[in-house]
Formats: sequence, structure tokens, C-alpha cells
Amino acid sequence: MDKKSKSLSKNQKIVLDFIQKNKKPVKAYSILSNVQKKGINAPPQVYRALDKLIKIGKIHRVESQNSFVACKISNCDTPHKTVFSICNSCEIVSEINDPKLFKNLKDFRDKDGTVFDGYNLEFFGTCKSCKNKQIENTKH
Amino acid sequence: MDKKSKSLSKNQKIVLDFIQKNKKPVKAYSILSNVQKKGINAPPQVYRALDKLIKIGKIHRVESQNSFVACKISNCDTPHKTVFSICNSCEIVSEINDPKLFKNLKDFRDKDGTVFDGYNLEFFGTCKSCKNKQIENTKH
DNA sequence: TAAAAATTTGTTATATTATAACATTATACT
DNA sequence: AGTATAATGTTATAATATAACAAATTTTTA
Repeated sequence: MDKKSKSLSKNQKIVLDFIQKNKKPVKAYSILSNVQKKGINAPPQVYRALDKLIKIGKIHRVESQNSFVACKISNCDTPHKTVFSICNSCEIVSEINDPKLFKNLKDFRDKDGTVFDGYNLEFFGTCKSCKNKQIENTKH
Repeated sequence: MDKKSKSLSKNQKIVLDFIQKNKKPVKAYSILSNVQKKGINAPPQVYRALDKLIKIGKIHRVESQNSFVACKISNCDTPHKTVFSICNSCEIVSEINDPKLFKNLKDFRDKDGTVFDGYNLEFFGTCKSCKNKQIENTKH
């Protein structure tokens, strides 16, 4: 167990654990209803844990979905350096790990020369599996 | 007047007009309260107009803020091909028009080779004007 | 180790953002 | 003109998120 997960509080661990169990992003109130048996009773307890987990980079917020997903990139210890692909059809979200793209984004400055602390990039499309299903359906 | 703005309905025009008057992004309920004198009474009327305006590319949704901003790029007639810079301090949002970056994003495919229909990229940082203010403050 | 500081917790209430559902009216199409 | 499509108006409610405050816990540091 590394420093960061050791330093997590009880509620933070419960929430992180639930998010990590799901491969799809989860919603705050879905987290709440799923962890009530563990003693978390109210929205603020969930949102506080989420805020902290985002801050330390253990999870990310999928902005276009109001949902939360575990970080899949081991060295991703900061918020707001995120790239996702999102399927329009099944809404599955994958975190993209593409060093060349990362470098492009990190080095980007606007026309004033402003440097940015972070970014969030969401790609939208149809994932492979949904594309296949669509092809299946047109066969009939 | 081009085809698209001609084809806008009464409510769509009212909502678009209000958004275009503001250089900062505006929130749905702020739109509502500001257009009530024009006969728009309830949230669904605003949200419907917003949905349509987004679909035709006249406005964009700033995902991390739940806010809406007029498109500043004349040929931007589709949703989900957006790049913004957002100031962490004053929350002002600028739409970035950088052909090289656009090409990079348009041509991106993931490791499965999947092509994407669209993207939304938000850069976070401190804008020039806020940076200057901070420097002013440290002088004292 | 005791006091101070910082963080986390538990709780109630409420603010903010967004949509469902349904009847009606207006507009565009052929 | 008749049909299809889009937009409107309305009420109610769902979904997402935070404010505020008292108490307990953990960490720091003197």
C-alpha cells in the first residue's frame, strides 16, 4: 500500500473502493446508495470524499456525464490532466494514455503565450463493440 | 441573415441573443431570470432552446461549469469540436481557434484505431489579467 | 505528551441544474 | 389541404451539489 492510499480516511476508502470496482463511471448518488450499508448516510459525505480523491488524482470527474471514474494511469497523481474517450452509445469511458498527445497538450499555449496548469479532453464516438452491434443490426 | 439564424424560433432567438450579449458564459437559470420579461416562463423553455442552439453550433456548453457560451468561431457549425481556456480565478472562458491543434484532435485515433466524431477540450489556468492582479498584490 | 491546528465526520436543510409528461399551437412539406 | 415535424406553455419532479454547524479524529509541533 503506497503513501497515498494509506493516508485515505475511512469514507474516502469506501468511496474509492466502490468506484474502482466499476469499469463504467459512477454517479454520486449511485455511490451513495451503494455505500449506505457501510455507514455513509448523506450526500456531503460522498461529495467530500470525491473532492479529496479528485484532488489527489485517484479518480477523475467525467465532466460531460457528471460521473466519476477511477484513474487507470498509475502515475496520474494530479487532477486536470485527463483524456477520455466516451462512447455515444453505451457511454463507456476509457482513459486514454497517449504520451504524444499528452506532450502536445502540456506544451500548448494560447496566442497570448499563456501556459496552462491542466486540461480535460473528452473524445466522443462509437466504441468498437457498439459499432459491431450496429453492423449486426443492419444485416436483418 | 444566414439560413440558420433565420430558422431560429422565437424562444431560440431570445436565448441566443442573451447569451451573445455576455462575454462570460451564462447559467441556464440566469438566462431564465433574464428573459422572463420576454415571455419565457419555465426551465424547459430555456433548456429546449439551449439544446437546439448547441445542436446547430451557435452556442457551446462549458462542461466543467454547467454554463453556456456563444460560439466565437464563424464556421463552427457543429457541436463537440470545441477547445476552451478557462481561468481558474475569474472563470472567464475563451474559445481557442488553433488550426494546428484542431487538426491534431480531428486526426486522433485511439490504440484500437477508433476515429472520433467530436471532442471537447478545456484548458485550465490563470488568465493574463488575473496573473497581473496577483503580481500587484504581492507587491504590498 | 499536551495543546493547537488541521482534517474528517455526521447531520439537516436547501440550492442548483435538468428532465418527464402532456396538451396545444405553429411551421414546413408535398 | 392534409400530414408530419418542430416548437410552445405548463406543472411537477428528478438529479446533482453545497451551506452551515457541531462533534470527533488525526496530525503537527512546541
